[in-house]
Amino acid sequence: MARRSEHSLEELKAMVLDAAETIVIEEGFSSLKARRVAVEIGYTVGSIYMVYKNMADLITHINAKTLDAVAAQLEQVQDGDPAQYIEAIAQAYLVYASRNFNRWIMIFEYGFSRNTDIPDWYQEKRDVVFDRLEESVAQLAPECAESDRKQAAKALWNSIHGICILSLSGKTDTIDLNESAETMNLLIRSFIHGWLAQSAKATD
Amino acid sequence: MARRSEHSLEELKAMVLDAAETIVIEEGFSSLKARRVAVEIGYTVGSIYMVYKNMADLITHINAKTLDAVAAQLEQVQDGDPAQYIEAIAQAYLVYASRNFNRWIMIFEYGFSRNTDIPDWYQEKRDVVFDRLEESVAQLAPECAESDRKQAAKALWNSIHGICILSLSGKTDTIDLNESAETMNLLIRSFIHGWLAQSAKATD
DNA sequence: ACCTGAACACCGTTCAAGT
DNA sequence: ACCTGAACACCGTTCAAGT
Repeated sequence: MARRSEHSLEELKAMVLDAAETIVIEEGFSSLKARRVAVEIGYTVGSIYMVYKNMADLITHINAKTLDAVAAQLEQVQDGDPAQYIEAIAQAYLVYASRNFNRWIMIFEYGFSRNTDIPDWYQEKRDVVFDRLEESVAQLAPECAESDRKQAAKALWNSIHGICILSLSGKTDTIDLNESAETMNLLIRSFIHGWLAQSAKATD
Repeated sequence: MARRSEHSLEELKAMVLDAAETIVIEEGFSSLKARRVAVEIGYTVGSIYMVYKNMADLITHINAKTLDAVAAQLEQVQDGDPAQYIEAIAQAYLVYASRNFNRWIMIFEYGFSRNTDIPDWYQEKRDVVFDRLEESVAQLAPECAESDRKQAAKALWNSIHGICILSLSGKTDTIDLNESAETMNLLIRSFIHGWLAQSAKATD
């Protein structure tokens, strides 16, 4: 045994990531185990630690791919009227989260209470989506000061996320995606309407 | 050994719950282990399974106490003008979550992807807070149909929760509670303003 | 240099055996 | 009847040893 060199380290790294991703997608985060990944790629446990520092490192890379997938999904949304664009972004996020629940929820299942080593390159991926939203908020209220605009975008994004996470994490058979989508639209329309009215009043 | 009877089973159950709660509060969910709880109360591991079915059962009971604590906190908010009351509820929730982060976040760290056996009595505790909010939304728009009101309350509560969870789960040293509180107020004021304006238009 | 596989220190859970 | 403690089946991680 040993010394097989059937695959380069880079290939091995990709194989580990792919196998791990598949396990998460099909069975959820709680089924992701080092030995299981090893079996799936035809190697032994130790090999995983040749290409990833530890399971936390592997998990971070899985989540990074998910963030990229989310960003890619949201970039397909047609630009246009900013209010409609924001609605479409939120709907696309909701649809992605519901169709890829196991991958998506893992981002939050893992990262919530750990403060340990969230790498910068990972944090930047999280910001990509937010930046797009902020641009649209800027188009919505061009007169608005940057700090106010940032705060509005934050309130909006966090709210969108809250609706996704609470709508989708109930009992699986109770989830009504149409209802969640309507709740999402109500939130966005009401918020934008109210925010524009209030910021207009403030600049009088 | 064995056969000590220093404590009744009920006492033991309370001791296990208290010890477990303390560990979670002081060190977080990831430090909660069966053997650790046993050491803390001066028993051996096996004893825990005399009073709780398994760790999941114990965790559910810890989370139930947290939900009660949240509800108790929110009940201290002074009733009055519905819009102000909703703002105050949200602020109280944010403050509780930030001051009791380890307990609070555990509710979501544990329960997100598991569909297994969420008992009814637990689900009811989750609804208590929401019902209070819905009442205030009803006072805000007495003419409004119940289904619309329910949806508005849902959009609002999920948004409030989204702001809490994303504001508080970043890097611990980066969290600015004042900023989060302002974001929360912006969300609530804008939403209520916009929602009332739109539902007024709809009933014309 | 690459990979193994056995070892280590942990987990949750069970249950025959003691008092 | 109450409680133990040893056992079991798992974890993640490491590393001397093989090729």
